[in-house]
Amino acid sequence: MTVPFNISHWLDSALHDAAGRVGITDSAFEPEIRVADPAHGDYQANGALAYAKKQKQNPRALAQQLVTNLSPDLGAVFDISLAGPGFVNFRLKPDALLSWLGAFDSEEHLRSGAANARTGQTWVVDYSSPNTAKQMHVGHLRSAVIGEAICRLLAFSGAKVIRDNHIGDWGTQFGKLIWAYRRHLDPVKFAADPLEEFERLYKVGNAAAETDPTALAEAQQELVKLQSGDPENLAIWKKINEVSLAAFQVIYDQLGIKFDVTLGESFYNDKVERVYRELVDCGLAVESQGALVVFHPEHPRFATQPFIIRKRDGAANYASSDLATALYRSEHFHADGSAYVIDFRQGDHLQQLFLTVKKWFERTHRPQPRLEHVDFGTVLGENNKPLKTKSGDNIRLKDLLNEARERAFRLVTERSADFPEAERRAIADVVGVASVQYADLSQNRSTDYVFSWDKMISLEGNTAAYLLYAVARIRSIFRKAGLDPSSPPVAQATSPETSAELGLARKLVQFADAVQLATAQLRPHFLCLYLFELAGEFSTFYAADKVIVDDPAIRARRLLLCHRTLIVLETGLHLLGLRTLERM
RNA sequence: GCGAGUGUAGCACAAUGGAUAGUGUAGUGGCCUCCGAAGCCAUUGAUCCGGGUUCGACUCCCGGCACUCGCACCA
Repeated sequence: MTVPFNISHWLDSALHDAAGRVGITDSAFEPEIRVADPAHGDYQANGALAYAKKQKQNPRALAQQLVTNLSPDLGAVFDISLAGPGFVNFRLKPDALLSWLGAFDSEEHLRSGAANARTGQTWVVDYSSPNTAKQMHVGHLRSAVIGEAICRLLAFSGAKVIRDNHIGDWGTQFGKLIWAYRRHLDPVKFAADPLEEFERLYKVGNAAAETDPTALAEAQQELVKLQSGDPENLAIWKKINEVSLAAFQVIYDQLGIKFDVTLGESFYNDKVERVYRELVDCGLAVESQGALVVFHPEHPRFATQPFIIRKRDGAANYASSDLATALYRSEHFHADGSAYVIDFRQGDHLQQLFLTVKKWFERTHRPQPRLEHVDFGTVLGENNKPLKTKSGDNIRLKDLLNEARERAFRLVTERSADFPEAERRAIADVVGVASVQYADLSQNRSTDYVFSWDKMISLEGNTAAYLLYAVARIRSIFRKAGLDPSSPPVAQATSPETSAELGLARKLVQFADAVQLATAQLRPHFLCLYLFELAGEFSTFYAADKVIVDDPAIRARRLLLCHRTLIVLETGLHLLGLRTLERM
């Protein structure tokens, strides 16, 4: 008996075949394969209901016909039953579960089932994208964490992924910053923490420009000098960016992020003229109140709400550079698509951008890229307002991660006092950062969420620690039994029997569905939910059935379950961007 | 004003139009002589309001209410 990796896909085509045999040839029939409530089965096909309705047939009779016309090999794999008005339920037989578990024994094999619509395509993922001269703060967390998970999911399903950090390294703020740098630099502070000093200077420059017209004029002069290539100002600007990127990298290292390219606004500085020209030439851009703008007459709002692509003073803005970026990705990377992992508040801007690119590329006969706004909500404090420090400042990402690691260290020390301190530190670094990542990834990105130290680091419930703990327990079993988890002795394994074994085996088989759902919608929380449920099934199994027993067949089949749980959990956690542990 | 998003137990979150709306936390009651109790088992508790479509609605449509956000040159 062979059971394919992706059982939903298999059932989908089997139902289509059966439909063909009963004379349904139109595309209106859709099997609607779903992972089922365990009370009903492992998978269900709901499609008979909708189709029978359309054709004014009896749904239950149609479902029965489909079942009788299913390929006979399905009968060897599933217990198939009809229920209610026409649900078809499929429950995997224990032998089929064993066959699946036997076949898919490595991350590489798990990957084989992850193909989807984006397989083989090139995708640019635009994420993190902080402004230089400022520290990253909590507002930058989601883009970085979600963006990285999305990159990994896309790569896992066979897409070529280009990770692009579209930093804000050019703009009017540099006039004020350079102004302040020339007059108020504190060399001692600069030596201690250069980025911190730049951030202070930025505030000094801003405040001066607001209150002192002379300072404002001088700052504008500094900006003009920078833009016209003044060597001194260019050197200062370069220094600012170097310092900033070095500080960002410290954060990225902790989050497991490594960009392929860092192409910020300055990179597109000399590429916007062409955009203006093309957009004017193809009749999209018009002058309005002195600025160059794009209207979309067919759109209820954007008919009158302009997309400003060049300011009245002739300077570029983020719309200009975003347009130049879209062109560059198309021409240079030959990207089939771009995913913009950006705050939901920029929804209007991105809609206007996408509409403009669509028309622009249409009129210039370029291939149409798929542009997706992977939006996300705000991180709120417990007062349901955007998360801030007590003094009202943004919480720095650096401080947030340090705090997470500190809290994790206290907990590790409490639970595993006998571990050497260096190991407790190393464990806490993984647990602390993973907790932050998982807290973010485990909920639907589209909504705001409330940040709570206690819930995140409590290490109980649906947290990273629960998942890491399951991994550590499995590794511990192998360690105690003196076995190598990379080559478990499972040749004699028999089919799962106890309810805990069956529950765990069934959950393992559903990995393909979880990855598929998360990747199709670019929503990592579907994978988190699955991994949490898998870890739950494992914990139930662990409490109910002892693995290291004398009976060789029972022992082998339980080791098989442990090993497969281990590879699925680790593969899934790594897909989310988290690190895993031997023990904790 | 126009537009977008969100309203699910005390709190925080799930639910790709499907079957009895799931989970965590907090509460209550159990489980360590037994591979790690950061765990397991049991239990209390919810779809903003009013219509509609559907065999079936948290989900789709219409009308309210509440909150958040965006709307001419900051990104």
